[in-house]
Amino acid sequence: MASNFIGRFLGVRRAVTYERSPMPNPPPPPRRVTIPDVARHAGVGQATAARVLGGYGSSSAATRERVLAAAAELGYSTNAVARSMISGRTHTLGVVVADVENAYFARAVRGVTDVAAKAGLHVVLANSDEKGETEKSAVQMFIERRVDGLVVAPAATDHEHLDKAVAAGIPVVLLDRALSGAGLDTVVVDNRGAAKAAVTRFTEAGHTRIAVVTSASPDENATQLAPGADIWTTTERLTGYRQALRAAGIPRGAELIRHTGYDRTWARSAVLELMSSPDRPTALFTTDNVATLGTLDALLDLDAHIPGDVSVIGFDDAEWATLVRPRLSVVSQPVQELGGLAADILVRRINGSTARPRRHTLPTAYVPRESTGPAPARVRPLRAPGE
Amino acid sequence: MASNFIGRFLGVRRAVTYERSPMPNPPPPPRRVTIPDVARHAGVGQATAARVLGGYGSSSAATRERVLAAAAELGYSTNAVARSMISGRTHTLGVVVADVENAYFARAVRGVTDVAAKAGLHVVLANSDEKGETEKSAVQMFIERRVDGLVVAPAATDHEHLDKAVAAGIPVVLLDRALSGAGLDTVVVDNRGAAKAAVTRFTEAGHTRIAVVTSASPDENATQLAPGADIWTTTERLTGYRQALRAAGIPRGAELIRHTGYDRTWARSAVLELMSSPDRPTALFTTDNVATLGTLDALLDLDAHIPGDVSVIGFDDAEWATLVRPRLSVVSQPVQELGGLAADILVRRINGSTARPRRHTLPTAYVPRESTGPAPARVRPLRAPGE
DNA sequence: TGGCTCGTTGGTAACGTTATCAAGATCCAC
DNA sequence: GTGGATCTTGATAACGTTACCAACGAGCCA
Repeated sequence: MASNFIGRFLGVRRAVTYERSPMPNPPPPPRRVTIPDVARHAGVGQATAARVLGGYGSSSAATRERVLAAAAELGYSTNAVARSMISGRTHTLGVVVADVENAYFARAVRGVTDVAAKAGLHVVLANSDEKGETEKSAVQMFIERRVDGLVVAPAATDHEHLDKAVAAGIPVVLLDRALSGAGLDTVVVDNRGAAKAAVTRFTEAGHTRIAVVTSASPDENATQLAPGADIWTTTERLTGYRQALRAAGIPRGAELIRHTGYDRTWARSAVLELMSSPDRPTALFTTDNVATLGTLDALLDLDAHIPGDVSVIGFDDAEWATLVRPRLSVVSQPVQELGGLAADILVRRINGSTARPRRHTLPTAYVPRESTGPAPARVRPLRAPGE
Repeated sequence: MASNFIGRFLGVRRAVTYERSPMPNPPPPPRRVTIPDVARHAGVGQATAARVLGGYGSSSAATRERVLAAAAELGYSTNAVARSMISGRTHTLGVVVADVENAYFARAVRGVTDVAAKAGLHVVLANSDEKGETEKSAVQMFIERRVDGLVVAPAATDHEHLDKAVAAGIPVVLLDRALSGAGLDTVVVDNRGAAKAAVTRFTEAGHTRIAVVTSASPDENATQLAPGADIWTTTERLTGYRQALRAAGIPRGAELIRHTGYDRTWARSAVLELMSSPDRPTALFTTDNVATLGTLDALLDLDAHIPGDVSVIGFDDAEWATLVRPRLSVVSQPVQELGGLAADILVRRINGSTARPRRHTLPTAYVPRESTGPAPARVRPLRAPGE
């Protein structure tokens, strides 16, 4: 029991699992050229060759040339693993996002890699699929691999695993989502303010039935609607939504919130259900990519007229937002910059910065396009989809 | 001169560059718990502790428990770098794509990571931005880091750098694009056949002015139109296009091909120019994501009626293809499977497979939607965009 | 010319694992 | 009760770098 727990804690069981390959015949690893080989071939001492090849210490021009020639002749290539072992630096950043396939995270990852590459760092990618357990095991792996820094868009609601990383001397930056009490550098946008501003456009246009469609952490047992989202970003955006309603004097009972799973079709179902009500909403605010996609699926299925029947504002500007008709009004956020800043903070910490961890909030912008309009005088019932 | 060249060849100059950090004060690396520490604390020999922690060899239950308890107490965590050094395996795959931000590559990367994760492999990501030089330096880095395998969507037209990887014992799989004479495993779709099939829809519908919009390798000097694309995929799709034209008896002189750069706005300009001609095309085939986006931008700007004025077929099904009106007809390809298969092949090779490298061709499917129709009887001139 | 500094050089000890091997303990069948 | 096989155990040698240090020669100033 105890040993089982401990074993898992240490990652030992997993190590066993993947350390032993299932196939019987590991191919003979080709003997690689090492520094001693080069040194011998160049007729110099090992340490001298190492200095030339490693680009440190001093060496005469003549020696340098001899060593480099020998290296080229033998086809020498640095072994970064050995170098990492002694230097303690792997020149690697670990990145954990929910899903690279999601355009939001793809852009963020791009931002991270760009800045990282400039600093000579590589990026290892892990997808958590919004599952806390997956994230934790990924972080544990990254610790074992001694990455120099970690960018995490947390799906887990606690931060024990991240604390472990910090304790191991690995700086951690939270991306897109904050984690209360974690004391970590965090790069986010003002989700609450942005959501409030967006929803306020609705209230100002006379809308009173305003719904929010949001993706949440998937729950294993959930079939259609996942339970309350603990993801900070979602919570913040919902808070902004509530603030906007309150400011407009819309009663608390009129809140219309749909938590859907991390799947476009779930959001579609939720909106279909939402719009079938006699006093259906006349305005829809979607808090993420996936929710926006599913929402538009549903509205198109319903032949809803936008913004005649419903106004729509999406969070995050997508590449297709100007391709749909009407063009989608959105809250745009500097996603790539978010990732870039995260990487930048890491680089600074790796280089020794001990500045107090803080939250960096990047600005968002409401981009009005054509999917928003005044509340309709009369709410037209929408026909159920053919299916 | 010579030493300069050699130095770069060996990656030594770069190593120097990023090995020395620009900041003055590297923070004191926290002393980490190692196997000898655990062994001492548990009162067993070092080798014994190593066996328990590493999950190999044999050990009694009592010993195991003692060691694991000591490890947990001390907060021991495996050093994967040291393990890699002696085992020669890093349990890492290197992936080079043009740009993760591109939905196509994002999906492919997802496919790779999923399969890799299942095999206990991590994925290091590099973007080439379609630049051969960037790709080469990334590959060189991956060799130095001793990745266990390499997935490359080649932008470079030669394969010297990839040969070097293979010579170093690193299996390489080409993704999305083939490279003639490289003798490498390759995972692609039947680009030629798919393009031919798509364009044939046009010819069968009576179209004779059929244009192709394609993204190409960016050229440093190019401002608007980049020169001939050497990317295999593009070439193949163009060949398919030509075959379809020939089969329909459309004269060779009627070919309408626009190579645009790797940027949505370039494709837009190209299409704007294309459509301003008096005998403008009545059908447009776009060979990739970016080209499709820019093409639709242009057509929307022109207020072109699809498919009344122009029919459109795009290569690769995008998440928004059913959101635009009319819904976009596309050639869909199993992108994630492409990546997954690439990773799968690597896993097999890492486990010792010495099967002859071959090309794996995955099927595509033409998905008819609403953006295609019969050739218009009369070609209506399109109004120039307001701007 | 003596003494001193500085650039260059090479031997050797890390780094933290896994691999090898010999020795002792245990167990079983005969 | 004994021979042989099997299980445990720990000392020690890898792996391929970089770090450290002592030794050597050249150059310079007094």
